[in-house]
Amino acid sequence: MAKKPPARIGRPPSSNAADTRLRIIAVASELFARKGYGIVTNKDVAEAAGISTGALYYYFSSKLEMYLAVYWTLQTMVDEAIGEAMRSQRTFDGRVRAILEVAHSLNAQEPHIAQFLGTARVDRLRHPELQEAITSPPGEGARIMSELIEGGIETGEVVAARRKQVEAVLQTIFVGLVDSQSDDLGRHRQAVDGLLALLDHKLLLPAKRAAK
Amino acid sequence: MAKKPPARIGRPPSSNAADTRLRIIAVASELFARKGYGIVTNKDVAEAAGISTGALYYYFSSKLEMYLAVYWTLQTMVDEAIGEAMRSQRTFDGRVRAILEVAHSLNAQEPHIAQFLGTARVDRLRHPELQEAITSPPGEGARIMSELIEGGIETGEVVAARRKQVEAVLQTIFVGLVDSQSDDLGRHRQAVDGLLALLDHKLLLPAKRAAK
Amino acid sequence: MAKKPPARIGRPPSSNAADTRLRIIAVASELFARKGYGIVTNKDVAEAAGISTGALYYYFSSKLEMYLAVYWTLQTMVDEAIGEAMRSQRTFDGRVRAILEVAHSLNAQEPHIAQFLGTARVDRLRHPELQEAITSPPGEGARIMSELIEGGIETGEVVAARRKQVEAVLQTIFVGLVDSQSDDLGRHRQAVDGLLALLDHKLLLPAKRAAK
Amino acid sequence: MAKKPPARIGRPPSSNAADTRLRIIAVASELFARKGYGIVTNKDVAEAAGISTGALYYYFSSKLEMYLAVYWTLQTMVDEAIGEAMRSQRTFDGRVRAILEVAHSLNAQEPHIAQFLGTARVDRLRHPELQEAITSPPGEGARIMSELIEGGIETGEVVAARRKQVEAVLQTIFVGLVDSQSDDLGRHRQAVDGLLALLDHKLLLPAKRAAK
DNA sequence: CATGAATGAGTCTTCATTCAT
DNA sequence: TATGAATGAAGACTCATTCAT
Repeated sequence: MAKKPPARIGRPPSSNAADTRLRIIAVASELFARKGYGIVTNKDVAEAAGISTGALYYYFSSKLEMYLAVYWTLQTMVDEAIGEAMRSQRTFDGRVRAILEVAHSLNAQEPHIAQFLGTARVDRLRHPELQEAITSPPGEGARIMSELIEGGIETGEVVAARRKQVEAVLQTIFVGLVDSQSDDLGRHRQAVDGLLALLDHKLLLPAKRAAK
Repeated sequence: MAKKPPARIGRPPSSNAADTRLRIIAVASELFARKGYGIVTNKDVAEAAGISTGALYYYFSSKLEMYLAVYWTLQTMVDEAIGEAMRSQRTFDGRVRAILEVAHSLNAQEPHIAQFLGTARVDRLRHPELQEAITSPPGEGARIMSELIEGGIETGEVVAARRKQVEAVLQTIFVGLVDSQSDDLGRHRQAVDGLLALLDHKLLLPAKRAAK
Repeated sequence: MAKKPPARIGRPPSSNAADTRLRIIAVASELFARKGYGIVTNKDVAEAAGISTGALYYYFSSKLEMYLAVYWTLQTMVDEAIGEAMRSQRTFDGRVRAILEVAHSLNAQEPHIAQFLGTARVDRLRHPELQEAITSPPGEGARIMSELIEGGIETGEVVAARRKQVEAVLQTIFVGLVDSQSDDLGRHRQAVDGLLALLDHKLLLPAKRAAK
Repeated sequence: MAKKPPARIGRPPSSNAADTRLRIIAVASELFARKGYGIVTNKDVAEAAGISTGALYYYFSSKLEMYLAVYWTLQTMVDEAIGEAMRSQRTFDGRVRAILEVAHSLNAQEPHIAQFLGTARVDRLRHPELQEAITSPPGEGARIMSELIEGGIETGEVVAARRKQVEAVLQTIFVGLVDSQSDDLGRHRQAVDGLLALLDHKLLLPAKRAAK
């Protein structure tokens, strides 16, 4: 009596635990993105995943754990995409443009990712449990930001004295993009194009003459 | 360890409806700003205002009504402040700068106003009841935005063809400021200064030379 | 300084305590008749009477007391009307007819009286407090019923052995009239006429022939 | 004095949904019969059924749904019993007698059924929610009534011109029986026997002579 | 692995009642 | 006399969580 049948080579039968876990994360990410942590119920997630609420507890020890699993999954994806965008360029200007583009194309491909991360920032502020669980959520984000700015100082695009200003402006822009534009792809494109034009000094022109 | 003495029932001495109503709105605005509509309980508000939950219903017919009272109070303040900032200037550039400054000084004086309006946008998406109740908030905001942009077109600062881009960028910036910087006045100042510098083409410089 | 101005002769100014009390009883009787003790709130009564809820407590020490005041007022009116109807006749048959007629005309003049007494019977069963407070609610009713039946025995219309049956039938009919017909005067008339015809053996005839 | 041990959470051993649902309906029907919709609380029902209030919502989506489940269960039983009684007879007289008998034996077997349906009529008037939810209850009742009367016209027992009177009298009697006698089986029997005697012209006799 | 049946704490809301004015 | 401002207990309902099966 073999204790365990020797694991078959190749893909295991489709409805195993790992698949179910992924399915839960997938549906949960959309629900959390749309509604936020507090409003989505376990029942919502379970129904969308085609299982019972009880079964959720086989995969996650609590609603919080489920949320965290979604959070890290998406945050990692985004961090990787942005990191890659950064590494593809050498100048601050190029990097910012690349990040804006990658933000847009992520938004086009998986609209709920940006929405989720947008609401996650809010949910963290609202639910102390989340705040505690997601320590240094900037974690990776902060690393990327500092790499971007230090690089800009090296290339002379960022004046060291304005470092803090640049950081605050970038944060403002990235957060603003996610929060105000990620639910409409067309508007998101306009915003990205506008920001690129702003960097090129083409978005706004000097006034023709003083108004009366 | 004196537990707070169980407040006597009946009308408390020297109480005044108008005062109490204002007190409720004041504490509720802070709580809603920090926690959002769904998470703040009537009990939270009542305790912060020093009354019982039942008494809330003497002033507002439901939690929703209470929220709306807070919403319109703050929204009106902000609309007025921004409208005034706009009317103080004639150029697009001047107006944007004035709005950024007024945003900062509002934030300095009443930190939770911006926070509240930021979370209100999220809460509207999450709670259909709020969505239904708040129909005109684009109302005033949209009016201001369109006045700003049309003015910019008249002065030649905004190219008509880029109207949508400008609008999207402004939205991004204003939302980003509220959402990402309004909880820290210092960072908020950095962001505003950075944005002003950006408008002056002083925030970012051309790269000295291509990085390796 | 006269302690009390000597009571003026004649009707006192219209809005004094006694008037208010009567007004409360009047509006309360209609509300209780339509909705029942449990559903009518003090606020309902106060608003209908044009005063505040607090003021009710000047006239009645509790909702229960107010209800009882209404109850005894109406019950007395009805008992007197029925008693008079009884005394106007000597035979059982005549008395029953007279009672049916007086029931109908009361219903025509003051529709909510019957409704109130109908719901009062139900409310007594539902609210132990009422049950306790209204001891022997048959009180007068039982006296009338026994007088009616004993009279019937004397005149030979009621066989003593069927005394209980007669009593149960009369109860059934009076309660049924109040409960099932008092909200529609036309139907109430039909029921009264039908019952009178039944007493005359005119309502129902023998079957022409056995149905197939 | 053992306080009942705080029931453990989680699924209790040997529990069965169908059983629990029936148990809830059984205890709820008695409570509603005695106290009415507005006064019976979920807690009352839950305690009587030996579960928590939350568990009620596993079976019924609201208190109203629970009430309706009870209502239709009992109403169906009664309609079937009365329909059967009707079909067992051909004459109007026979049918009325059969219905009176079946009413009595139902009352003997399940005393709270009649009480429930009696209070249901009142509750419908008092709670608009019930009124809306229960549209067809006249439905079956009205069908039976009209079948009874049309049959009586065919057999010649009911004069067509008195149709409305007959209907009103029958309603009065049936409602009166339920409302005034169903809480005491002995009195109920007296009433039924009295009504049967009334149909036989045996209940009341002519007066021997005019009273003084 | 998964469901089904349950708990209990917590939410919004209502209402009789109270008491300073 | 009357109002206005408040309490607090209770009610319907929701939901994360638990556990027998």
